[in-house]
Amino acid sequence: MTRAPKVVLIRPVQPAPVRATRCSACSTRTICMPPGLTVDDLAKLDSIICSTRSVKRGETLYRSGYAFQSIYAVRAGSFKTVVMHRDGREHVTGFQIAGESLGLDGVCAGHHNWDAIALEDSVVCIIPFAQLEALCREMKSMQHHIYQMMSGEIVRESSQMMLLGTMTAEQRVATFLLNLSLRFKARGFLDAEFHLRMTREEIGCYLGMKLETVSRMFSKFQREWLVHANGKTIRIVDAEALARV
Amino acid sequence: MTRAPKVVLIRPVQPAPVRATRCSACSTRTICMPPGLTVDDLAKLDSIICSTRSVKRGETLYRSGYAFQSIYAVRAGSFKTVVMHRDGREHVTGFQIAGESLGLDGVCAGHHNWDAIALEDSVVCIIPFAQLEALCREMKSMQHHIYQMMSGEIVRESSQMMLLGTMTAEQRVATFLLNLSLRFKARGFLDAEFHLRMTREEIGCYLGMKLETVSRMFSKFQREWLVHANGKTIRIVDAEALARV
DNA sequence: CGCCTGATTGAGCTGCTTCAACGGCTGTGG
DNA sequence: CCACAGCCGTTGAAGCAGCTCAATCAGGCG
Repeated sequence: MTRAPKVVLIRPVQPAPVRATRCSACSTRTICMPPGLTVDDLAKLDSIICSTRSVKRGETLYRSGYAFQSIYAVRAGSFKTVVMHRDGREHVTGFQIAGESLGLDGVCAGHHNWDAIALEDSVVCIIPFAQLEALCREMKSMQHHIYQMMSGEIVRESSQMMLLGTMTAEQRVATFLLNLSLRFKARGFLDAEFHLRMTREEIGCYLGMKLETVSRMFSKFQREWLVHANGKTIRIVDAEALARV
Repeated sequence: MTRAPKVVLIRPVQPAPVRATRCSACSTRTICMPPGLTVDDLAKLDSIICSTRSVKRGETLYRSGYAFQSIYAVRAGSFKTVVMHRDGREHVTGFQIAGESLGLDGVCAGHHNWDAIALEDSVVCIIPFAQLEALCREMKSMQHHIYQMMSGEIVRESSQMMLLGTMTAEQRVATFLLNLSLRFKARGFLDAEFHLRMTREEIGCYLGMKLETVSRMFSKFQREWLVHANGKTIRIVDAEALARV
């Protein structure tokens, strides 16, 4: 958990392997991009999103303080985003799975405010923000889509604030599992059984509780036949009851 | 605290008194709008922001479920934004003072997700979002400004998540007071002495604690000569010590 | 095989909540 | 003008949800 102290505020994005790709041929386009794009629109998209980047498990996609140039779409794998206070306090602000976006925290100040760390070997599409902005000025649907993405992030964060501010540990864990389940479902994965890529400690750090409490809640749900948890493999047995917790 | 249950999801924005105004002549323009606007830019702005609205203390500017049409800039007064869970749980997601924005939560789904309630008699500028989007397509500086505003909201919310997830009650209240102080200062008000427009209960609801705990922390800070609190009037006596809490 | 990380479970502690009482301020109506 | 109701804030006492500390175990990897 210890890391070199943050001293340099603005650093260039570290060099990384890139690889040609095409949005027009991407199967997760329907998730990242606005619907109803014309062939013309797709060509424009392809012209700005021309590279991907692989990030190995535990490595950072970007760190707080790095100069902001691009946003990212998770193409495969998953990430956590972590804010860090000067006193060393850490908080996980979110987990991102395939089809979700990363990096919007950087627009505001021109440098990133969080660390984004891969939970498993992952691949992201790199979307240069300046070029995306230019594209938005000529493509109304794309413009609106970006506003919606950012607003969606704001709304998601506000529900997380409500979770942190008003729910018991039991309710937080239940909400977390149901939310993950929904997101897996939306991306065509199984919603009743899935594999957690994060540790109990990371879950706790996201939900504002200690890892022991997370573990106890998992055990409790198991005793009550709501969830079957075997290490990182989770099977949701009774989603309705879980939602009523 | 009781309210009529929310049944209709999409309702038109309620009729409201409007009044002609001009961004070009507004003293808080430097806070709401990007810097370096030309006379031409200002004329364009004036053409879309042509009305204000007064909201009396306790009244809502908009409610969760209302159709989203505009964002708002607080011109005078202050607001709280409240998310409500189906089970009646309420959480204050933020307080907005003069020069700050409201309503970005609506872009995502086309209807608002929160209630925005005036803490005192207040006035907002109404900025029709569709027209703003159009303006952004031709004005690069404005486009970037809106992205920055939204990203800033995302970053702010993430610090609030960290606060809720990792800090003790004492640290939360200290952080809250220092944050308010900074915002007042940025707007040209006194930063060492100010008047809280919200009740202890609303503060508690924002900080994820009970009103009694908020009150106890105020008393504690007073005993320790960090803050002088007389009802809603707050004087910050030792800001450095408060930051070290 | 042995080491290390991550997960589980128990026992005791504590910070915040709950419940309750009370005092001050404000607005209202006689 | 005063009396009174209702809200807001403060403070105390007791309870409990989640934390801390600690021991144990399982799985992965060199």
